Amino acid sequence: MPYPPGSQEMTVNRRTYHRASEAERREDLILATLDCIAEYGIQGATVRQIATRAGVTGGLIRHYFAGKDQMLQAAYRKVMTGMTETAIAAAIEGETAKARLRRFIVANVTPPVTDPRTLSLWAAFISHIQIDPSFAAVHRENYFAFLEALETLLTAFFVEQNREVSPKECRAHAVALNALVDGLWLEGTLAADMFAEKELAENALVSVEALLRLQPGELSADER
Amino acid sequence: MPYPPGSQEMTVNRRTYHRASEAERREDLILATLDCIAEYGIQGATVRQIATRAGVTGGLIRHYFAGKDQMLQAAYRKVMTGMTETAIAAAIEGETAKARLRRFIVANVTPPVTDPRTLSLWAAFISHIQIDPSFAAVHRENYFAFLEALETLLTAFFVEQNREVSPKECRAHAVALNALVDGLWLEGTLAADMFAEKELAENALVSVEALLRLQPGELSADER
DNA sequence: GCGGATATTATTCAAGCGTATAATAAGGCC
DNA sequence: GGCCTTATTATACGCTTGAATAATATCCGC
Repeated sequence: MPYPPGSQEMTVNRRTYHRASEAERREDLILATLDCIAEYGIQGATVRQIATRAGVTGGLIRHYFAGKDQMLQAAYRKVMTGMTETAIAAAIEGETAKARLRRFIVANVTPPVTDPRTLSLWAAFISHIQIDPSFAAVHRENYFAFLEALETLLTAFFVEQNREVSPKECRAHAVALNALVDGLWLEGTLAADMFAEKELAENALVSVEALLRLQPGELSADER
Repeated sequence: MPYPPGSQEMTVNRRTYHRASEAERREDLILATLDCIAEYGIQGATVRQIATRAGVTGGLIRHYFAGKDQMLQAAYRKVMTGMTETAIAAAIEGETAKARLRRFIVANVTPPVTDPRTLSLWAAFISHIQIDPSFAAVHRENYFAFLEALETLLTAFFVEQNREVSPKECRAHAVALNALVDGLWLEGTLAADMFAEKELAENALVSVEALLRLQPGELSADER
C-alpha cells in the first residue's frame, strides 16, 4: 500500500504495550531470565533473549535493574527461596515432629524440587559464586536457612522421642542430613531414569533412619 | 632506531614461538580453559582469554579443536576424571577393604577434591548438561564410574566382615553413600569456614558408619 | 477529557565474540 | 645446511553483546 504524500514525516510504527506495575514487571523479567538460563545456559541468557521472552524490548531491563548482573542476582534469590520454601511448606503440614521431618526429607527428593530445570539453574548460579561475591552471599543465606530448618525439625523430633541429644550432635546430624538430601537430590535429578518411582524417597528415609540410629522402619514404614 | 630506506616492505614483527607437540599443546589449552572458567565463569572463558592464558594466539585453538565447544567438552572430561581418580587412587593404598573404604570416603571430603575451583568448574559443566546432550554423556560416564567404584569397595568390605548383603541392598547403600559424600563435598567446599580442620571427614566417617549400621567407632576411630 | 509524568520502545554505539583466511617462523629430514 | 611441511601468528569479517540515548505511547490525577 503506497504511503500518502508527506509520508516521510509519518511516525514510525511502534508496538502497542501495556504499562505494568513495577512488581509484576520485575517478576516477569526475573521469570524470563530463569527461562533463558535454563534453556540456553547462562551464556544464552542475553538481555535481548530475556526481553523477548518477557514480551518487552531490551532497553526496559535497565529501567528496572541497574544492570544485567543485578537482575541475575535477583533471579538467583528467586530460585533458592523457591526451593527452600517448597520443602518447608511440605513439612509444616505434618502433625507430629516425626511426620514433619519425614515430609521435609521426602519433599526434597520429589518433584517439583527434583526437576532438571531447577538443578540447571542452581548449578549455573553456584558456578558464579566464586566469580561474584554477591552471589556467595545469596548462597550463604539460603544454606543457613535450610540448615536451620533442618536443625529445628531435628531438635523437635528428638524431644518428641524423649531422646537427649546435645546441640553439637544435633548440628552434626543436620549437616549430615543436609548432605544426604542434597546428594540424593543431585543423583535423582541428574539420573532420574535410573530410579523407580518412589525408590529415592524410600532410600532417603531408610538412610535418615540409619543416620539418626533409629529402628529400621521407624521413619520409612508407610504410615498414612 | 630509524627504519632503513625501503622499510615499508619490511616484514611485520611476529612473536617468536615454540612448536609444541600435539599432546602438550592440547593439554595446555585445556588447562587454560579450566583456569578461565574458574576465574571468570563460563561467560568469561572466551577464545581470546583462553589463548592468552595458554600463551598462544586465538587462532591456534581451531587448529587443535573443531571449535570452542569441543574444547569445553574435553575440559569437562578432564575435570571429572581428575576428581574420580584422585579418590580411587587414595583408596587403593589401603590394606584392608575397610581401610580402602575409609580412605575413599575421606579423600572425597578433603583437599584437593574439596576445592572451590574444582567445585566452580563442576557446577559450570553441570549447568550445561541440560543444554548440550554431549555434556550429559560425560556426566553419566563419570557418575557410573564413581558409583561402581563405591559398590566394589562396599562389596569387598561386606565380604571382609562376613556379612551377607544382597546386591540390591549393596547398590542402595552405594547410592546413599554417594549422596552423602557429594553433599558433604558441596557443604565443605561452599562453606569451608564453617567447619574445623577434620570436622567434615569425621562427620563423613561417623555418617557412613551409621548408614551401614556399623558399631560407632568401627570406621571413625583413628587407627593409624 | 486533558496534561503531565513516566514506562516503554526504537535506535545507536563501541566493544567483544567465534570463526575464517593468508602470511610466516620453526624444526625435522635428507 | 637448505627445503618442505605445518604449527603458529596476524588480521579481517560478520554478528552479538550490554549499555546509552532520544522519541513516544500509556495512564493517573484532576
